[in-house]
Amino acid sequence: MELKTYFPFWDKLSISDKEIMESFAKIKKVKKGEIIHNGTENCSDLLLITDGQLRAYIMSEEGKEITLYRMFERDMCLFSAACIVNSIEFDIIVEAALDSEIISIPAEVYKNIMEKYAAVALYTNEVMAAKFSDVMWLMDQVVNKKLDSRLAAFLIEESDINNTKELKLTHEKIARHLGSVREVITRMLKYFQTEELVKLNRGGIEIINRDGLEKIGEPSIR
Amino acid sequence: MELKTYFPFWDKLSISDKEIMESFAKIKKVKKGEIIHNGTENCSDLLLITDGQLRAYIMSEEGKEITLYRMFERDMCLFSAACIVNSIEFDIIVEAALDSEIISIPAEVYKNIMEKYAAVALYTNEVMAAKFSDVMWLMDQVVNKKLDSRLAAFLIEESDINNTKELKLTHEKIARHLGSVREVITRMLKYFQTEELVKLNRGGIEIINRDGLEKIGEPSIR
DNA sequence: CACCATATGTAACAAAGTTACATAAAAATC
DNA sequence: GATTTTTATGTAACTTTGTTACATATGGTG
Repeated sequence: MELKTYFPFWDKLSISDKEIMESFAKIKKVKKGEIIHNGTENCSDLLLITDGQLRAYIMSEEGKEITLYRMFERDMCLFSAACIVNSIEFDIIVEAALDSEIISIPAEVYKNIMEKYAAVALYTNEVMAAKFSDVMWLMDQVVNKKLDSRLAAFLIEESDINNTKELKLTHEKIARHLGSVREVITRMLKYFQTEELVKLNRGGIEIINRDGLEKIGEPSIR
Repeated sequence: MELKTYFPFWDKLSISDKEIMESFAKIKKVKKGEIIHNGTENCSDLLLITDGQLRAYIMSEEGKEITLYRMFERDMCLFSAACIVNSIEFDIIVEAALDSEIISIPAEVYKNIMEKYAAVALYTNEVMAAKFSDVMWLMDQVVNKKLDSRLAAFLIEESDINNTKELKLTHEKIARHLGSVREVITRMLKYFQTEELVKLNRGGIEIINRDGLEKIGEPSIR
């Protein structure tokens, strides 16, 4: 388990602190769909993603979701261990978007190290700021963009991530990503189909005209 | 200028670092409406609010705004000096919501200290996490709440902050806070008026039935 | 093949944003 | 003080998105 490849501050730790980190770090395998952290739980571990993909999202009282950001290989999942930083008072849910492999480190262990080394606190800072950045991007999208452009952008993103034009996604799942509802996504995808941008199948969407989607997804000023 | 009352880590700094901070810290007075930091600028100073109120918001290409959070006495404005933390790639605008007095410290000075002391990095962490928390609350509001309840909650908040039932706010300003548009706010306030929750005057809103607004603003499950 | 869970389709209506003006009150200017 | 200008508010028609309430379709399983 190569912790040093995940932690840029690794070289600054003392031998004993390295040993502590290594002794507490555990490799876990999680199945697609598994909930890794549920906001209401007090505090879980700090996670390093070695393979797969995690999705962080929030859920309303009525069960409506919106994806905040996704985490891929080499990323650090900070808010599964929100207790590392106080003054956080919101519930983020983290699930495995694919079968994934992660390294988990008890929050307390990481916290102790962080309180000892400025470099570790600074790195934690950077990770948090990056997530903040993602959420701010989302805020701009939600407040200022129309749903058709968000949907088009999402389809393209999904296509790029999985390197395929045949997306295995239900309308329901897309709605959950975008903070919308199934009926609206169905309606909009139908429209995309009449425009020959996509072809719809049960449980899947085929991108036919990527350029057309990009035009909708990245409008200069509409 | 009592920096130590603003920085919980003050006692941990060396004498010389304290002197550096104090020598670079400057008191500034800013007028209501003044833009203190515009996202596009590279990096300004770190700010401590000694009196008044600052507002952080984002603006779309078309000029539509939404307030992210507000900062009051004793608060620290981190993102006016976003360069302190790398990996931030979004533009926050900070303006004085009231005539205010602030202490400004050059970002570079603070950054140097932060890189030296874990306690300073941790505190910066806490401040950022608190802002993140605010933005996450807003995200939930924007995605999951109806505008009438957000408007009602905003009127109450505003009333509490200024300790008056006579709010000096135009429909336009309210819309900018909530990320909506003037026409919609006008429409909704008119409705509130027919329900005898508020009384509308040019440039002002008088809260008549606070309990009624609270009922709209804090619905259990709608 | 029948049954069932999941996925999709659709229509009518409600909520919020957009466009495009009209009107009204205050402030500035003459 | 009357006139012009600026700022604030009012409103209607229309679009987009969300809600409610079903209907229909598809693929897997016994």
